[in-house]
Amino acid sequence: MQPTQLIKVALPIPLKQTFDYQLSEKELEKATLGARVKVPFGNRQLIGLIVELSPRPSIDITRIKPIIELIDESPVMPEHLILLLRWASKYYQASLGEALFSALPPPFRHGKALKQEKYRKWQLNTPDVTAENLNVHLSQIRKNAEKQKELLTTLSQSSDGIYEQSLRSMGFKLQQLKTLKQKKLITDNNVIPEIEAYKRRDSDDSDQLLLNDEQKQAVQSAISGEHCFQAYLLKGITGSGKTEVYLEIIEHFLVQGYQALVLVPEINLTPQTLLRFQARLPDAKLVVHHSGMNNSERLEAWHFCQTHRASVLIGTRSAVFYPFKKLGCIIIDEEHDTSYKQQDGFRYHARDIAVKRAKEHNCPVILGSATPSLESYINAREKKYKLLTLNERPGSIQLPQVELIDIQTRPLQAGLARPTIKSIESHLKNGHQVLVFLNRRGFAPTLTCTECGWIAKCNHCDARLTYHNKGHVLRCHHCNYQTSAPNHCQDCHQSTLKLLGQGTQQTEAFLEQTYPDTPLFRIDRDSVSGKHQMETLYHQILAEDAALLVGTQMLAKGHHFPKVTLVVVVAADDGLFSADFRAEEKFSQLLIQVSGRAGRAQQPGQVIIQTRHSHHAILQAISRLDYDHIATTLAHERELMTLPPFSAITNIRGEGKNESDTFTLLQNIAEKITTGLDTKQQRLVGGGSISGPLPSLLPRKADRYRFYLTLKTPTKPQMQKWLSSIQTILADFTPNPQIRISLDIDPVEIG
DNA sequence: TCATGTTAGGCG
DNA sequence: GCCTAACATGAC
Ligand SMILES: [Zn+2]
Ligand SMILES: [Zn+2]
Repeated sequence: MQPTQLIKVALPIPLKQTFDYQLSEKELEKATLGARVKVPFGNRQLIGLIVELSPRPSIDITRIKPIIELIDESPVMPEHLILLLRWASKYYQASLGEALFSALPPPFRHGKALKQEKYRKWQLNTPDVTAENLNVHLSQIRKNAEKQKELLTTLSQSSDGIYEQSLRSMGFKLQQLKTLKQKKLITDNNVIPEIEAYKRRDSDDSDQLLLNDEQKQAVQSAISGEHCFQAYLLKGITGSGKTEVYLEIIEHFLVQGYQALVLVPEINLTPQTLLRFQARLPDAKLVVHHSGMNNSERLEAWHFCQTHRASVLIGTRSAVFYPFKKLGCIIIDEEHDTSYKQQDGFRYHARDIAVKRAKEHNCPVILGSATPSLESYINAREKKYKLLTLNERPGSIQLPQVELIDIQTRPLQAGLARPTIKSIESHLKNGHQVLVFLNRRGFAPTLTCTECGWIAKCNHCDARLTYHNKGHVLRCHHCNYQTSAPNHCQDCHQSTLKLLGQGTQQTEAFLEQTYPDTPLFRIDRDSVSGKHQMETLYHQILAEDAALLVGTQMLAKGHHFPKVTLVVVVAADDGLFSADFRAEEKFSQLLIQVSGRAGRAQQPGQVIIQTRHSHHAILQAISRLDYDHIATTLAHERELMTLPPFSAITNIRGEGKNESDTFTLLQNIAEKITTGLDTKQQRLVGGGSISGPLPSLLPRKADRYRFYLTLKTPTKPQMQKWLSSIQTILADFTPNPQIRISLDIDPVEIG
């Protein structure tokens, strides 16, 4: 047996290793890296991906089985992506196969063949059939087969054939094509379309003029290093025109025949965003990737990028693993957004992957935010990233004026202070819109007993049940537990039940009552579920003048409402104090972002933040919209406590049905890791430390108890060394299959 | 003795 | 992850 007939295959199972298989002579000719194979594995059959050709066998050659089938003759994933995912799976301690298959569009996981019909082109069977002798052949067709004649005539008018898709959209049927093929009048073949060269718009000069000096400078800087790697942090307050900078940079690369990858948080991927991109780049083929897409849409988007039929991809987290033929630049909008970190399975951080990817492609990567993550902030400070700053708001638009209103002592009416109400009133009177943010709890009221203090809790989680008007039910949003709401207290059996968190309900009712003629829109997940509903609502709001918009802070992130001049944050303090060391950073980012919603148009905006801690340094800085101060202060604190980005951490999570078993298992793991940390290793990992086990933020979820250990090293490379040395310890540690152990490298959330 | 439950190891 | 061989337990 020739060693050249072997391949290494990655399989979609949680094992880090790859497996060897052999190919037949015939398969060997067609096999390529990144093609799928169906293989025998134990007593089942799996779809795998070829990740190495003619490798050195890693087991005795006689034990290597032949594959069952070679599915693809051309790769479904290019080599550079395989390499990127190989690196990522190693960094995040995940299985290569699982990482590869989670990046691929779902239909590829099931061995579905590549659909080539999309690119099937039909033409006259030249030289036998030509436009000149067409009449001879037409007369051979049955008299009543008008469609066939029409089809033949249509094809004769095209010099290089017509795609089957176009023919079908003209009303021709597959059967007609087949009949003509049988008569040897026409032929078909697969032709991947040529890329159409991108044409710069005629008005390109005027676009440059529309940019202010800062923007021009940012663009210039980002494209100066053209085809070498450089990360840029584009720091610009809301409304400073980051998007224009992105678009200008993208166009620069499109003109040169390159593709661009744009990552956005799910919530920001709205039709308005897409329209804006398409309007600025009218000749560019733009494709989208998000979680709401179906299989065929995903497949098509993947294909378009892989074949360079699309030049711009705008997508959420997983778009970072799309294939590109000629990637010119990567943009990450709202780079601080924690939704870039995958929270289960293959726990990668799309922002970090994007930077790595840019390095591999020798291209620039632009991280944009009004409120950068401390990680990127420090990278810029240490000159690892180039800092590009936008301070001005173009068109002399003023910054919103932010006011803190202390509600610790002030009398409140339905949660609103007097001055707040006055402001709302005056903005409405001027025909402007007011955005009122309530905290999450207000939209998830809990049932409680006023007599004994009993609170309706989930039987399966350490969480309160939330009341839903629809169906009069209590629901847990950590598991799928649901029960009809009781009329009596489960503890003292009195009928003294009340909905807590109703303060916000009161706020809404109060606003409705006080301004009966002003339309009030409620924007929350209960009343606005699908993306489509949100769009309808958005356009309704655009059509109104004075209006009240009531919603959670999160939901306001995506859309920009141009008529809003006042933003009210009813109870800001939620999330300021938490066990999570990133709480303050996230809190500031959210509030500053939310403040940016006020008055982007002609009107200067006003922001009112109601708080019980108006003297807190962070809130003071927020009121000055001084994120630099916050970032500097927080960075200093993190440095003192050697927390990221001044160290690297990894969480080892454990979850199991038995509380003490789960705890003990983690304790044993910690012990074993500590014993393994001899002096030699200590030096290797720069004095790594381990702490815990601690209960997770949600200690019990769906009847499983959750704890975590935290590993800490001074740097990420040291963490990588440590992790690879303890992975054997971890692998051996499965004395209890009821307890699941998982690793979270560079976590952004605890629990 | 059979029948069922539990666990470590291999899968190429 | 899942399958199975090997071993353990237990009822008759
Ligand atoms: Zn629950
Ligand atoms: Zn009670």
